[in-house]
Amino acid sequence: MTRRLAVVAEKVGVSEATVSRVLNGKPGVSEATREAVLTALDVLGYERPTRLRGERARLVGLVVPELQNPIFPALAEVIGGALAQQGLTAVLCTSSTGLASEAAYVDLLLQQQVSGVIFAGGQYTEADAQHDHYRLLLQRKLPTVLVNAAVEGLGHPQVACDDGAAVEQAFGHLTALGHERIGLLLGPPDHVPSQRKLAGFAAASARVGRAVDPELIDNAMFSLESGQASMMRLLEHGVTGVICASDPLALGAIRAARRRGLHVPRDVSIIGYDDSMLMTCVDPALTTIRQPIEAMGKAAVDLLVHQVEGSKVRTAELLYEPELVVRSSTAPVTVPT
Amino acid sequence: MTRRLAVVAEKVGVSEATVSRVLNGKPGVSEATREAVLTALDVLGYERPTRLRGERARLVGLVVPELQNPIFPALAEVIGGALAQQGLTAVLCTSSTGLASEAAYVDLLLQQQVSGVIFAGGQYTEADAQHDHYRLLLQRKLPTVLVNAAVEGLGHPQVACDDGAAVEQAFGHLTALGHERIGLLLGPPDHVPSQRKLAGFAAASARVGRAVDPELIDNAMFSLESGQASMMRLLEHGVTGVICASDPLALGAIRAARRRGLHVPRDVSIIGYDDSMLMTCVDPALTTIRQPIEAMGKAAVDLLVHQVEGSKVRTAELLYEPELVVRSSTAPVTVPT
DNA sequence: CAAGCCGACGCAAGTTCTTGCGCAATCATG
DNA sequence: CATGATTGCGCAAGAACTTGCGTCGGCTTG
Repeated sequence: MTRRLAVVAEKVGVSEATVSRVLNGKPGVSEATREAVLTALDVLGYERPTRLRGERARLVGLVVPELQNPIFPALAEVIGGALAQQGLTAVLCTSSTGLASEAAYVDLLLQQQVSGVIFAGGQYTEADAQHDHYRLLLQRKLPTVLVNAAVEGLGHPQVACDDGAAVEQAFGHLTALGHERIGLLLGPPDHVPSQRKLAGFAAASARVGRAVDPELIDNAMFSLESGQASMMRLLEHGVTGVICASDPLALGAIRAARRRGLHVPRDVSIIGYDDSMLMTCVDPALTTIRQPIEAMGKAAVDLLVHQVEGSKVRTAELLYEPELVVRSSTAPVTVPT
Repeated sequence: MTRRLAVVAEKVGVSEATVSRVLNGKPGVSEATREAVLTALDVLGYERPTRLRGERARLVGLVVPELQNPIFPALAEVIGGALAQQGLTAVLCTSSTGLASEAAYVDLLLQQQVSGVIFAGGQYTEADAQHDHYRLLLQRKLPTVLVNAAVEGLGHPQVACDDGAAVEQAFGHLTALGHERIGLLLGPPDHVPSQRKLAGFAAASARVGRAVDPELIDNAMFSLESGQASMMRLLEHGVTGVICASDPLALGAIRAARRRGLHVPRDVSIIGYDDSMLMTCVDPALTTIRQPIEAMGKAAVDLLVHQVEGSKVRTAELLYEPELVVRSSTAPVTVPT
C-alpha cells in the first residue's frame, strides 16, 4: 500500500497523527499546519475526503420529471434561486429523460453527499410507481421535500397546490358562463394530483346537483399531443367546456378543437392549469389556474433548510390556494342555433 | 469508532476481508456478494469510496444561464438524453439564477469530480464577461464543450448554429415579402451570437445594395419585456419587419406592436430565433429560425465523450445550418394607403 | 520571574482495514 | 468417479489509520 499518511507527513514535516487529524477535521491542529497538509495532499495527487469538501458547496438535489412542461423549469428557477439565497446550490436532475431513473438519481445524489433533495413532481405523485427510493431517503434521514400532491404514507414534508379547490374554481367559472357539459382532461389514473382534481370536479358537480358523467372524464399522458388525442374523444361526447390538468394538455385540447373545426372560445371553452410562461402569448390567451409557484418554491426551500439545520418539520402537507386567471380561452356557452 | 467493515460484514454475513475487497474493488469476490455488500453499505448509510462511484455514475456538468427562455430547457433535455445514452448523467446548473455564478458552479463541478462540462450559453458568449474559469478547465484538462458562439481564444471545442446565415435567411424572407425597413433586435452589444447576427445582417443588406441604418438595430437583454421596450424604439423608426435574436424577444416585439395598435403580421412582420416549444401555439404562430438543437446537442455530447475517452478533438467550431420556419407572423408588406 | 494555562504536536497503544495464503466448493475433464 | 483447475471466501498477520495522553513552547497572570 501507499502509506498516504506517512508520505504526506514526511512531505509536510509533521507526524502521521497530525495528518490524520487534518484528514478527519479533528481539532488540535493549527490553521497553518492544516493548510500545509491539505496543500501537500493536493500536490501529491491524493483525493481529499469528501467531508473536507462538504461544507464548501452545499448541494441540494432538485429532481423534476421533465423540462417540456414549462411549469418545471419555472419551479426549478424559483427553487434554485431560493436555495442560492440560503447558500445552497441546486443540482437539477431530469428523471424521465433518457435512461436515468428517479431511483438512479437518488443514488447519485446520496453518493454526492447532497444536503437534501427536493422533488417537484415525480414518482411519488403516481400511486402505481416505485417508491422505494423515498423510503431510502427517510432511512438515511436525508432532508427531503415533495412539491405537489403525493401518495400517502411517504413521511416526507409536502408542499402542494389545492388541486381540488382549483378545479372547483374552474368549474364555477364555466358554470357561470352557462356551460353544462363540462369535461375534465386529466393525467394518468394513478396520478394523485389528477385524482384530487377529479374529487374536486365531483364535489363541484354535486354542488350544482349534477352527476359526474364518466364519458366527460378522460385520462391522458402529460404531453400536448396526448391532450389533443384525449380531447378528440371528449369532443365526441359534446363537451362545451374542458378543464385540463396542465397547460400543455390545454394547448393540445385547443389544437384538437380546431382540428374539429371548432373555435375556441366560441364553440369550446378551455381552461389550463399552472399558468406557465407565455400563456399570455398563445392563441387564444389561455384561461388557466395559477399555482403560486413562487410561494410554493420558497416554502419547499424553507422546509428543506429547516431539516438541514436539524429541526424536525411537520410532515403535514402545506396546501396552497390556486387562483383562476381568466383570459380568452373561455367564453359564455353559445346557444345551439 | 464505528468499525464499518465489521458491521457491514455481519449484516451481509461475510468476513471483514470480503467487505474490504469490495470496497477496494479487488478481485476474488463474486458479483452477487459484491452487490450485497454495496447494498448493505447503502442501507447502513455509509459512503462508498470514490473509486466505486467513478464508473457507475459519471457526472457531466451542464451549465445553462437560465431556464426562462425555452431554448435552454430544450437543449438541456436533448443533451441530458444524449449523455444518458452514453452512460453519463447530467447535472444541470443554472448560472444566472440567484447568487451562484458560473465560476462558482465550475468550482463546484470540479470538486464533484465531474467527467466534463458542457456549457450552453453563458459568459463565453459575452466578450466583456469573466472568462477565467474556462481557462481553469483547460488547465485541469477537464473535457469541456461550448454550445453557441463563443469569444475567441478559449481553446475549447465548440458547437454553434450559423447565426450569420440564419439572419441572412430571415432577411431574404422579409425582402422577398417586400420589406425594406427591416429591423434587427439583438442581445447585448458584447454578445458574440448577436455580433454574428449583426454581421449577417450587414452582409445581407449589402447584397441588396442597402446600407445598414443604425437606427434599425437595437440591443436588448434576454427577456420578453426587454424585447418589448426595444421594439418600441424600432417602431418609432418605421420598421415593417423585425428579426429578433430569440423567441422571447420576438414575443416581446409582438406585444409592443400590439400596444402600438399594429397588427402582426399585417402591419409588422416579426421573425424569432430558436423555434422553441409552443411557438406554434402563440398568436400569431411565430415565423422563426430553427436551430437544429437535436443535432447540436448530440454533437456536443459526442465531442465531450471523445474527450472523456482521451482523444484529442479539434477545437474548431462546428457550425450548424439553421432553417427558417415560416408561420404566421410574417406577411407581405402592405402598401401604405 | 515564577506559576499557571493553553494550544499544537508527537508518541505509541489501540483500532480498523488490507492482503497473502490456504481451504472448501464447484465444475470441467479424463 | 477421481482429478485437477478455478473460484469464492475466511483466517490471521501485519499495514494503515486513529486517538488518549503527555510534552513542549509560548503567553498570560499574579
